[in-house]
Amino acid sequence: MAKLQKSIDKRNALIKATIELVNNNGFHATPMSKIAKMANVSPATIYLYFENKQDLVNKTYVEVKAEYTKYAFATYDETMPVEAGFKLIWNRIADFKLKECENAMFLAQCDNTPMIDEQSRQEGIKHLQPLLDLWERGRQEGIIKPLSDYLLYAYAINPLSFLMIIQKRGVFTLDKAHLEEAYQSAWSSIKVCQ
Amino acid sequence: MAKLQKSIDKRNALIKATIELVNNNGFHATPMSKIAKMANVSPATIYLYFENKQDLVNKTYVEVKAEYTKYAFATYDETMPVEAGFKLIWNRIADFKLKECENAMFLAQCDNTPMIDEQSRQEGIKHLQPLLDLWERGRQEGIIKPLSDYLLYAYAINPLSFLMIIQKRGVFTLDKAHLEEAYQSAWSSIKVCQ
DNA sequence: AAAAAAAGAATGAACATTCATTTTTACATA
DNA sequence: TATGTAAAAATGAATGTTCATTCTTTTTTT
Repeated sequence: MAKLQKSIDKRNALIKATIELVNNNGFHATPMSKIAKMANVSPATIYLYFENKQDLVNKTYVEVKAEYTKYAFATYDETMPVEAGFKLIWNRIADFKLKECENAMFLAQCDNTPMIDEQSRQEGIKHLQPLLDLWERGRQEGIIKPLSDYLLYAYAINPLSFLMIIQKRGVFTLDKAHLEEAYQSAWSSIKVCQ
Repeated sequence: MAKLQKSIDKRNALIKATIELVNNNGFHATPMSKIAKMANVSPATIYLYFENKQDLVNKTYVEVKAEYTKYAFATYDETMPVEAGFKLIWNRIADFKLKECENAMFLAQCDNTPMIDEQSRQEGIKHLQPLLDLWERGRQEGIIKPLSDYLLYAYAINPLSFLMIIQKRGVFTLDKAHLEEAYQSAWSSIKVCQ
């Protein structure tokens, strides 16, 4: 137990260091040596936990993505009405992006670059199913516009990533008041007007 | 004249190669030697046109961004009604992202990573002013929701970047029919409901 | 005391950049 | 128009560094 515990701590430290360094410097400017230093570990130790640099980044991505979706759906259950369910999930996602800003930034960077292997990318998408199911239900009930999942995601969810990134750059603050407005925009863009 | 012409061709070839290689492999996996090869040029020649790799990427970003905004506003004039103006600009942006997909992908990658110097990023933002002015007019006329420019951009424009990226990955096609739907979502999310 | 984990130094490859040389251009002169 | 030549442009090879990864040794665990 103690031994395993210790290993997991090191592994977590490595993943955390990877996220922080890649966020601030980009993949191309984060050498393994820096990751090791930040995690208080020898460079050689990284290779006890990960095959190589690419594997480290892939695994980091998949794990952070899993955390993200777990958080997003934690309080949702599929018997909720569509609008309430969407609002709940949307706000959980917004919460995550605000509170776990580093993690969310890392995901955004991975999602917009060829940093990650295609396979890991696919892996990361899987966890999103509950949201897609909710949308399907919403379309069937005539509450949500009959758009493809991609369009719905583009207009309802993805804008949060943009807002988080520019917030991180310091020109804009995404506070609670903004969030309510943002939610209204998100919902307006996908709901059926009555 | 002939001499200058030749130089500009080389420079353009270098910028084009940079875009293509960074799009496909990411900054971290595009060595100067590959850029040179793709541009049919010696590695040393790059340094006649750009200070170093970072300068090459910065300049590429700023130039592509300028092209993008030039295209976006080419047929717009500020006497148009707000809604028509927005629709026009939105469609020009969509056009650009479809037709100049490589360029748009490159911008998206730069906008979501620390690849680019902050200074070049600022430089790139400047050109967006006509859209911000249009929004201000729209807010004053009570046509556009009283949201900050950042929120408006997040919901009305940025989703196109997301759609373009996943289209490039081959799971989704952003055709003319989708575009009309996307425009409706964009407009719904920022217009004042009457 | 054997096995596992970790460390730091070593290795070799890849790379950005520079250097020494060659090629091309622009243009003056015949 | 042809030719010589100085400047500019371009090149391929060389340089020195950085970095991912591996090797050997040490430390920790059981």
